[in-house]
Amino acid sequence: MGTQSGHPSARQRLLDAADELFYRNGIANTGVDDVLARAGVSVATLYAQFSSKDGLLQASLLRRLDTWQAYWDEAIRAADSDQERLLAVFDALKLYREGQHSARWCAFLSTAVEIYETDHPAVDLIAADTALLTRRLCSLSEPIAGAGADQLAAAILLIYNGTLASFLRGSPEDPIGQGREIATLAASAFPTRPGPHHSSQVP
Amino acid sequence: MGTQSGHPSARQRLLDAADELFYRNGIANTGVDDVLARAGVSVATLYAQFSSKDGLLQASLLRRLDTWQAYWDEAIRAADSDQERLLAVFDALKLYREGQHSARWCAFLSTAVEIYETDHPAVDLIAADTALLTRRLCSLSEPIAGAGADQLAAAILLIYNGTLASFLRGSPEDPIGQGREIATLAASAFPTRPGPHHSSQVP
DNA sequence: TCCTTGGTAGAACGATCGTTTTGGTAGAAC
DNA sequence: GTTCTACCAAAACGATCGTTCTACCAAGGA
Repeated sequence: MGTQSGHPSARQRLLDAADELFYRNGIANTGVDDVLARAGVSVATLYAQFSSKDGLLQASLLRRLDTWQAYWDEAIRAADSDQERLLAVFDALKLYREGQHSARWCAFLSTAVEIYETDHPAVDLIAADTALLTRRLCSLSEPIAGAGADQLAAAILLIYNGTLASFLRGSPEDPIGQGREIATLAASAFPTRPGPHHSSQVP
Repeated sequence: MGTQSGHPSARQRLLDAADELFYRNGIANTGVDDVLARAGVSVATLYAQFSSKDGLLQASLLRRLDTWQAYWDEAIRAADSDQERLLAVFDALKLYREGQHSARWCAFLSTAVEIYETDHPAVDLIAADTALLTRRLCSLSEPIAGAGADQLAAAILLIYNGTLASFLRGSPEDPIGQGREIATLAASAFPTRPGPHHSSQVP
């Protein structure tokens, strides 16, 4: 299974092309031929790797979820206080966008716009992204807000959603810096919980 | 020109149907036939009223912009302090959604997802919505934050975007109440500007 | 050498899309 | 009574969509 060849495999290029086109121009507006042209891959290869266009979308979202989680892991690890760990979600977003990853705003929310109340497998991945956010933010809020952790996590999630949507709107400027500032304000509104409770493990 | 007949005209029903389908299931995923079926209108009538599907979308967004502005006007009028007037954008959103207006999250941001870097006339309406928000929030922030009005307005806009995107994500719960609380916190972080400067006119 | 793997090019499929056209109907205006 | 307006039903248009199929090619391992 030597998939790490000199240049990216057809599968990788298909995922890259899907990443770039689906979440920038819309999924329904992106034809299979557009993906093929950008990836430089033939039709038969696409349907050999993925069973359908929806399968490609599903694989693309799955890869993005993994990648995003890894970035978030790293940002949490780099933080050096409870508050910094909670705010690390904004640092992770910054690093993610600085990477080569094409991201207009958010792949999952973008997909959620086009797929709604269907049995599409992508809805599970959107839910998984939201579950990851909720679970981690609650866990990271606990050392700060204690019993009010759920409330603080909800506030951070809304601000995080606002950062993403601000990229989509194009306003205000610097949504990450702006969001991080507001999140800092929200975190400081909760009573600081002192104590040696230092959960270093990533939730 | 007796358009105010007993039951809504075909044009109104087309706009209502477009409102309900475009921003819930996506524009590209909504066929013209779907709109026609829901409106109970024939194809010929649609193309007599609007030149194309894009024309219908344009008209729908224009109506939404007007309606939304009227709701916001009313909410600002009902507020009785500078801070309440700034936060009235959340009250307006609450009233708008409580009305019969179908709204999954935001028609303009939803359209922005599907239409990007094109010469589609809808992009101007999306920009108009953002311009309205920016202009008003800056104006309403001025009595509170003075020279820092632009900063406060940017924060409120990000939180407002977060409220909308939270509806799309389905989390956190009660995005309007949550957003309003965070916005209150952001407003109180600015030095209160006392003084008789009471601009009662809507910007 | 043979055969599998992973790929390409290109035509063709049925379905669906936005749009146009044809022909007809009910009611108000003059 | 005729004309005009607003509307409907249904067929048809070319284009594009996602998907499948046929045929061929190059490299690697046994």
